[in-house]
Amino acid sequence: MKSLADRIEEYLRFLIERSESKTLQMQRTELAETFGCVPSQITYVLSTRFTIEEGFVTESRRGGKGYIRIRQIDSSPGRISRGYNQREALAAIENLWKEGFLDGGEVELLKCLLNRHVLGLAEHERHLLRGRMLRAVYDLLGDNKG
Amino acid sequence: MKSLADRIEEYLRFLIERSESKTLQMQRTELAETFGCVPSQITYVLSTRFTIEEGFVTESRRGGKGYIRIRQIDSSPGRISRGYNQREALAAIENLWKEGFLDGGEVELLKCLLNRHVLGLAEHERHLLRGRMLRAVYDLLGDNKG
DNA sequence: TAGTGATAGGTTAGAAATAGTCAAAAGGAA
DNA sequence: TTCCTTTTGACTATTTCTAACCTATCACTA
Repeated sequence: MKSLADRIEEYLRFLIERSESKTLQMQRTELAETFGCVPSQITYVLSTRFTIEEGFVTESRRGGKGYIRIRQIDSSPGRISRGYNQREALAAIENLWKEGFLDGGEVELLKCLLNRHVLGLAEHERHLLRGRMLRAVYDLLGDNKG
Repeated sequence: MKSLADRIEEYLRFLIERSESKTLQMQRTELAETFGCVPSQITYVLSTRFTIEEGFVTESRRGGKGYIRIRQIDSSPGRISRGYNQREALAAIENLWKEGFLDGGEVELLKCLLNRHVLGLAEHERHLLRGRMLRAVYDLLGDNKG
């Protein structure tokens, strides 16, 4: 049995998916009435399900003609990196290990995940994916330090 | 003489086996009532019988409409598995951590690599990729044990 | 322009509904 | 006995949902 929040999320995701611009704008009160709940329930769903981590940005305006708007953000980074082949990726990982940013277990893990058979895909896509993965690792290590 | 835990395990395995998706979702309290035991007994069965070594991944949610979910992971390489969404993948990782197969650093690493924005791709492809990545992790952990 | 009322959405606290944790008691096999 | 597994229950954590109150914006009028 799905919770009300789950059903509202499902409904909104459907509408966004269907829309050309991956954007949805509506009135909070109206939506609440559709689901027979209190308006703050909508706020709750937005704040727990349509977060930046989930890939959504929400905006709103109060007062007459007020609205809530949900936008699914494009996750493609603007910048194009040229990607990494397996050998280059492993070398990068080795380096991080030598410099003490990764321990043995983490290196093992990364090596196996960056493997061409695990990643699959066509060569070019796979190289780009490795680039995104390595960037995420660098970002993670950077966060932990800062 | 079978213990209660054994009987609960048997029952759950039967239901999972019977289900198309090899997945079972139910409420802990309800199941406990079915067997006339305390809810924590269910937790006990899950943590001792439906482990990753046994080929299962469990997830749960507390609160209203909460649930426990058990998924039998597909171990046959030939067959196409349905993949993992981000939430499922993170739950699987959490489990590996709880069971001591991964340490904190490795979990952080995996969490960031399994993120939808890092993986990119179209949804279906991304889910399948997570499946391959998780399988590689399981294989790696299995090798280390064996 | 300033003021005012209507019409939105925002915030927060707390109750209710679940599941998780942990340690002690109970059982059972060697 | 001794050691390991099972079972229980009290306590904790999380999630959902509502209700009451707070704030921003608009439309209109003086």
